Amino acid sequence: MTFSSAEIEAALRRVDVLRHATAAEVRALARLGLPRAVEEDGFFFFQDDPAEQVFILLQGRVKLCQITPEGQQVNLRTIAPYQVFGAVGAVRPDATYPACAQALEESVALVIPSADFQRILSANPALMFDLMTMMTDYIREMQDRYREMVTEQVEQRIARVVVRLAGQLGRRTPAGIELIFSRQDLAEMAGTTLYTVSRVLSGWEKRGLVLTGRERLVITQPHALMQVAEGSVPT
Amino acid sequence: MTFSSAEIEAALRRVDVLRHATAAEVRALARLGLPRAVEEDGFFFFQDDPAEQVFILLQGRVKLCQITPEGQQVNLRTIAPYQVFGAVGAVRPDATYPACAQALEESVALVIPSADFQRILSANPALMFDLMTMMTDYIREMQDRYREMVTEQVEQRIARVVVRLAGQLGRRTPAGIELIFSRQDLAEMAGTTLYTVSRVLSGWEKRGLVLTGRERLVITQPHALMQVAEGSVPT
DNA sequence: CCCAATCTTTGCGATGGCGCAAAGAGAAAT
DNA sequence: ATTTCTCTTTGCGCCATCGCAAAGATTGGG
Repeated sequence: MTFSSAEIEAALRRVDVLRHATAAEVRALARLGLPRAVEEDGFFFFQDDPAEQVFILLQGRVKLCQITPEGQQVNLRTIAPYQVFGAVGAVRPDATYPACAQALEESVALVIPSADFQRILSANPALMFDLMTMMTDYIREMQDRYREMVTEQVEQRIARVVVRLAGQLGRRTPAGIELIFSRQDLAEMAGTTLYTVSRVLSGWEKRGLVLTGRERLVITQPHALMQVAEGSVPT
Repeated sequence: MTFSSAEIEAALRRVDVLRHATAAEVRALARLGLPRAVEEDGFFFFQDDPAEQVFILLQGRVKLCQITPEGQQVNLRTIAPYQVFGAVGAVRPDATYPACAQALEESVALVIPSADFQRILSANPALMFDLMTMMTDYIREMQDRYREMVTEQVEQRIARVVVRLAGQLGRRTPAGIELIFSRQDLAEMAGTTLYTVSRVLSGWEKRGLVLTGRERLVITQPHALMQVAEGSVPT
């Protein structure tokens, strides 16, 4: 799939971080950016690469993850269309990416040179505040997830992951909210193993909270699942 | 202890986030800020309070922590003198603090109204970049700690906490690097229990890596401890 | 100087979650 | 339609860590 400059501009207007960007700034970004397509499991960038570009997802789903020296993978965040990622380069020219960005499905992102993005930022304080708002939101999310990891049991953590994903990426269907993720993906997000995720989902299915399938999960009782996420349901 | 305005200005010059602040800006901040002293275990602010002020620690040690509904405490970060905390208010006027700030010992912080801080920020893009740098550094640290929490065993996590603290707050003594923290404090930072911390420290003491005491830890073999933190030592 | 309060240590039993292994199920390719 | 590949399920044994309980150590106050 290719994108015309009109389509790119339209997409940029849906980006939260650019809420206060002027028409001229949006046009400039659209002109400076280059769409890049990446197939499933491909990477936009790797951890510790020099952060020379800022990315705005136009299409698809991308996960930000870290890989430990032992090869274990930890998911930090899932990016949906119209979200900015890899923005660290816009802040410090010499920075490296703290995580890698891997496509969960065929995806397209607008790639903007960090220096250009930084120049546009510098000229408009409102944009910088928007970017800082994004950062503080993310800090808050990371802190919450850290606390959850420390204090909560696996079932609750998996429930939180599922509820969070449902809000961001869920597709409404007659049967409920559908999510397309493998057990492995969910495990990496909840900080557990695919075995445990499988067991927990089986339990939920028996209790009628969800329907499961290969790389698929349909939440039929969202409210009940949220109670599990909040810990108000004895396991 | 009280602070003269000359002392406050001198302190502000040592603040990383204000590296690019002009003399006039430093003076303005010193004038707008009010030092507030808090005794041990007292709070500068609580989680979910409206973030009406930005804090700069002048003296002491402060922990940022979250408290779960069940009363369990999780430490997110320890603040050393000349560090900014509670800065979220400067970004969004309507924000609330995502954590509480509790003094680990008698501490003094300069308290600056968020709106004033924000006004000074807006006028100087270089300052905003410094603040964003602080945020991206913190995001990186949180991500690392999250990954460690997910993938590493307790002993390794405790070692990381101790090594990190040694760098930030350690005092050099003839015997080694001294840290003043209770087992409970360390447990909250490593995401474990005081019992486990106690057992691990005893083990290290037997191996000659550290000396322990009541609310005290002296690292006699920093290099060996760093190896434990890196996982290169079989437990 | 002693007592009370606080912090630390350690034995012991309990258990939540891990991870192998092998079988089952679904999707895609030939 | 059959094969092949990938993803999922589940039984089973294991063990790292938890958390109580009780004793020991250290500090500060009166």
